[in-house]
Amino acid sequence: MLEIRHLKSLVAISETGKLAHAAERVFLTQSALSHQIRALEDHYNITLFNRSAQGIRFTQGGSRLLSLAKEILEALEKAERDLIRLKCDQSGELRIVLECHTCFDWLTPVMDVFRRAWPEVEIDLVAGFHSDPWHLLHEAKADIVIGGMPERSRNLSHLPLFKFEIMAVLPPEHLLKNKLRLSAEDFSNETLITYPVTDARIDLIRQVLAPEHIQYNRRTSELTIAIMQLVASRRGIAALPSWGIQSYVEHGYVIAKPIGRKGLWSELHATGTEGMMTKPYAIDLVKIIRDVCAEKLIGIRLM
Amino acid sequence: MLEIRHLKSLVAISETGKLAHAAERVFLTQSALSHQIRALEDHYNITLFNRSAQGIRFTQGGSRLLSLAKEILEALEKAERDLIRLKCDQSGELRIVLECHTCFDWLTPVMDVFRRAWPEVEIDLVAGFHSDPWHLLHEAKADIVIGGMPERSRNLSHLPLFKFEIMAVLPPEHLLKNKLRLSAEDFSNETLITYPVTDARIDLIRQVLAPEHIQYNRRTSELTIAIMQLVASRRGIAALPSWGIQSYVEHGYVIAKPIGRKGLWSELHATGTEGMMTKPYAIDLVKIIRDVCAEKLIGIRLM
DNA sequence: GTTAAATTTGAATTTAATTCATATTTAATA
DNA sequence: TATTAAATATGAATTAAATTCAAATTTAAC
Repeated sequence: MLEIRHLKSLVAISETGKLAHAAERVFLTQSALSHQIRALEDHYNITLFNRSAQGIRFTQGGSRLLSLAKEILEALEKAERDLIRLKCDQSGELRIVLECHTCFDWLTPVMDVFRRAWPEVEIDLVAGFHSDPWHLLHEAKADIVIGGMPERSRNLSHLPLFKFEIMAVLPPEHLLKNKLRLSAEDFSNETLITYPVTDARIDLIRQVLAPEHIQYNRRTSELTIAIMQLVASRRGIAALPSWGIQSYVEHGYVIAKPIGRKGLWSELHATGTEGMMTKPYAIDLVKIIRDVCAEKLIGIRLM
Repeated sequence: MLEIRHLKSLVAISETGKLAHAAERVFLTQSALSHQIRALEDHYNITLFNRSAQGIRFTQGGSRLLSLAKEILEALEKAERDLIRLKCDQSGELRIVLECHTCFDWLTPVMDVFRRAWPEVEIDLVAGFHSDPWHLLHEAKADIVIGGMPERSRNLSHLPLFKFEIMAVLPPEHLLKNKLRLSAEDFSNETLITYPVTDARIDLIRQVLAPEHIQYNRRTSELTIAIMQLVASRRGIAALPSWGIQSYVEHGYVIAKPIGRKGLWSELHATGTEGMMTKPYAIDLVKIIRDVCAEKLIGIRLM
């Protein structure tokens, strides 16, 4: 009666705390998930969750099943990796470029997991900041780019990673500190601190400021930590992924606000040549990224 | 894609070696199992089994999935026991009677597992040989009888355990030693050594000898080991469960032959009052018996 | 009170698994 | 070397189960 599918749902529910988000993560409707967990409760004749308008909380019984789920899914993934390796005893090379340096936050644990799963594959980071990292793929200087979607896809294959919210980052005593959310006008005549890329690659500009013809100054830096220091010392405001600024916010170094009515959301993809993105270890890297990030980064949504 | 149901099938296949028997064990048709494992192979794009007219053998990949299955199913059962105990923190008493002493062979490991799962339940064996053990249930001197079906069910509830083959046991140099299988006539004028119960409770007599009006002598003993000694010393022949005589046969002490065209098969049930057989720990005992026996006793068929 | 954000519900639908009936394969038998 | 028997495979039909759809509730917050 209990099936793996239920266990995957349980993990998704625990990681999102919301039935609707969990449903999206396991590619179901929210209704389907509701039916699913109700069926589980009926089967075991025990309450697994406490529902509320704020979301869903695990009971003792639910937690027991959740720990089972984690145990089982881990064993399952290990076995599936073994099967893949039985099929094709591949070694290889995997040179990764990051479009933005914020991604370093989660890439280190990802690489740890990957190295354990694919000891024969040489995984490396291509150093330096690249304004158009996808060029490196064609020049055969890199194998996978992790970033947004390139403006043009020149024979490249994209695997979706996750959506995340871009938040405005302000110094703690900024004039706007009491606003719940920022609108386009709030950026008027402000200094925007960004990575050194074109306007079109900055979601805040392309999706929010440009359509409203907002006037602003721009200043760039390659490193997240440098951007945070500029913001903290009142040189301007930035817009960064919610998971990249979390520790700075927690320490009161800066404050963060959602942008616009529903927040400003962006996407991350893994991009490589067709040939590269069909290799089992490349597919597995993507899977590992998704798994690790789903677990470690709060507020993201897997795609 | 892979589901618990597939894992249960894998274990059943490994324990029976035959698709058709495995199918019966997981309550499916042979066809369904064939489709199921083919779907697995297609999904992982790897051969999991080598099929032949003798049965089905696991490949390396299949074995990897099988070990996953064992790991996962064990974790699952542990979790389900925990859920049951969360619901009802029951303690209780469980006095077991065996209809025939052969069952001691597997009851000891069963009780070990049970004691670990239900430490608060006092499990005991009711000593002695009882010609009608089901009486003890009504006299409240026992809680569960493990044996065949009683002639009349007086308000008792039966949970099926497994089918097993009853084999003729002969001394190694018996006249019939070269026959592949024994027929009713082969018992003519032989001395039959049995447990001390009525003719109706001895399957060989009821199903084979009585219908053919075969003449035979009968001698009884309460203990399996005593019966084996009588057979070995040429005092007669016996008919015992295949799993009960295995070690004697392996040591060349006696020899065993199937009885009749398709072999003589019997069934084992767990019987108790309705009230007892609905208690979670009684249901779990039955489950443990089935699991342990399926794993340890070769040649049985779960019901 | 009204809205908004969550979950629930039940019927309709879709999808997936299972059966049925038969074919195929292979080893042992005669 | 045909024949039988004992296994698994196959494909269409069927059945069962899960999922969606379209509301309906529920509950907290404004």
